[in-house]
Amino acid sequence: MSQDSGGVQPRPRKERTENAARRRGQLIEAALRSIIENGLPGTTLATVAREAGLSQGVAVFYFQTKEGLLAAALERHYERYEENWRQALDAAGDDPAERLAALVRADFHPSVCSREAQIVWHAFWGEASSRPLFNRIADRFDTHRSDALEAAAAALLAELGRDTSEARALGAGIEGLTDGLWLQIYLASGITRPAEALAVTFRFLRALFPERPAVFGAPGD
Amino acid sequence: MSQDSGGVQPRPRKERTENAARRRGQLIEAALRSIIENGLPGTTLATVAREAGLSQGVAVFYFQTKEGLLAAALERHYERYEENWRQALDAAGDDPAERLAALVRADFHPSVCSREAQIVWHAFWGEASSRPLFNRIADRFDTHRSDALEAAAAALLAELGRDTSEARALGAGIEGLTDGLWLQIYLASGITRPAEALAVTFRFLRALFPERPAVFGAPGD
DNA sequence: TTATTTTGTTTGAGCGCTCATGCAAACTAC
DNA sequence: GTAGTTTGCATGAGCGCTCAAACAAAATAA
Repeated sequence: MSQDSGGVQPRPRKERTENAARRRGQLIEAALRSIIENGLPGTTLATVAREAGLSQGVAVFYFQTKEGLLAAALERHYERYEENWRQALDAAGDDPAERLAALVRADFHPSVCSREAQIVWHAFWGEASSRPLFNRIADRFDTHRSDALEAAAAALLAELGRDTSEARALGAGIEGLTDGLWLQIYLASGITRPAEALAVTFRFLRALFPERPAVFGAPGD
Repeated sequence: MSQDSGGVQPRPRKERTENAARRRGQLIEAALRSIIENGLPGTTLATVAREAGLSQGVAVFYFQTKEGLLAAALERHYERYEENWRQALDAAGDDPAERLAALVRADFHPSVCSREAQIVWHAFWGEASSRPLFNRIADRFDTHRSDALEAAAAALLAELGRDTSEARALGAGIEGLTDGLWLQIYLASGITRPAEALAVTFRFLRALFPERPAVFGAPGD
C-alpha cells in the first residue's frame, strides 16, 4: 500500500503525527503540573520530563526551547478557560442578562477557579512583564474575553434602554472584579471560596442592573 | 570624666549602625529596580549588587540569603503602599463615604499605581504560592488593608441605616475590583490608565451607594 | 598628640551545584 | 534500510553562597 501511480503521494505517516501530538500534550500537562508543584522558576526541563515519565531530550525535540514549552502550556491553560466560558455562553440562551450572568458564573466554575488553576495564572502573569511572549499570549486571549463581556453588557444596556456607551467600562469593571477576587482566593486573603466570590460579584451586578435583580440572585450552583 | 566605677560604658558606635541602615536601604532599592528591569527570576545577587554599585558579598553580609533580601524588598513595597492609603485616610476626615472614596482613590495614585509598581506586585504574587515567606508577608499587609476597607464600608452602611453585615462582602468586592483593574493596567489589556480605572471603580460605588452619588463622582485628579 | 589593637565592613575569587541545550548513539516502525 | 524518535551524557554558562584577606573606623595605649 504505497505506490499510487505517479504523483509523489505526500501521505506522511499518519501514526507518527498522532504520536507527536500525544507527546506534546503529555509534556504540556506535565509542565502545568510542575508549575503547580514547584512554581514557574522552579520548573525545569528535568522536572517536566520526570513528571511526564520521559527523557529530558524529548522535551527539546518537540519544543525547541524551554520557553516554547512554557508558552504552549500557557496557551493550553487559556484555551481551557476560554472553552469553559464559551460553552457557558452558548448554553445561556438569548437573554442578555442571562448571558452576562453566565459569563460571570463560568469564571468561578471549579474547573477554572481551583487553587491549582490560580497558581498557574499568577505564575505566568508574574513573568509576563519580562517575557514578551507570555504577554502577547495573555493579551490575545484577554481580548476575546473582554470583547464577550462588553458585548453582553452592551446588549443588556440596550435592552434596558440605557446608555450603551458605558458597556466598555462596565465590562472592564466586571472583569476586574472577578480577577481581583481570584487574587484573593489565590492569596487566601479575604474571600477564599469561589461560591462566596460569586455571591459578591452578583451583589455588585444587582447594584449595577437593579432592573434585573432575579437574574443576579443567589448563586444557583 | 569617664570612670563610673564598675559599669561598662555602653556607647555603641552610632555611625556604624547608620551605615548599616543606609546599605540595607540601598540594596533593597537596587533589588526593586532589578525586579522591574529583569523580573524576579532574572534578579540575582549579581544584578542587585551591580544596580547598587556594591559587591555581591555585601548583599549577603547584610541579608544572609537572597530570599531574605527579596522578602525585605517586598515588605518595603507594601510599606510604601500602606503609608499611601493611611495618609489618604487621615486626610479624609470623618465622613464614612469620603473615607471609602479616599481609600479607593489612594489605590490609583501614581506612586503606587505606576507600571513599575505593578510589575513588582505581580512578580511577588506570582511566586507567593511556592514561597511561604512571601505569602505570609502579603497576607499580613493585605489584612490591614481589608480591615480598613471593611471598617469604612461598615461605617457608611450604618450611617445610611442599611444592613452592616454586608460590609465584609462589599469591602472584599471593592478590594477585588481595584486589584483586578491593576491587573488590566499591568497586562496592558482593557483599561490601561489609572484615571480610567478610578472612574470605573467610582461608577461601581455609585451603584452600590446610590444615596451618595456626589462623593463617588467624577475623579478629581 | 601618635601608635597599636580591636572591631566592623567590603571585596572578589572560587566552590559546588543546577540549568538549558547539544549531540552521538540506540532504538523502532515502516 | 531508512527516516523518525528517544535516550542520556557532555558542555559551558550562571547560580547562591563561602571565605580569606584587605581595608576603614573606633577604641585603647603610649
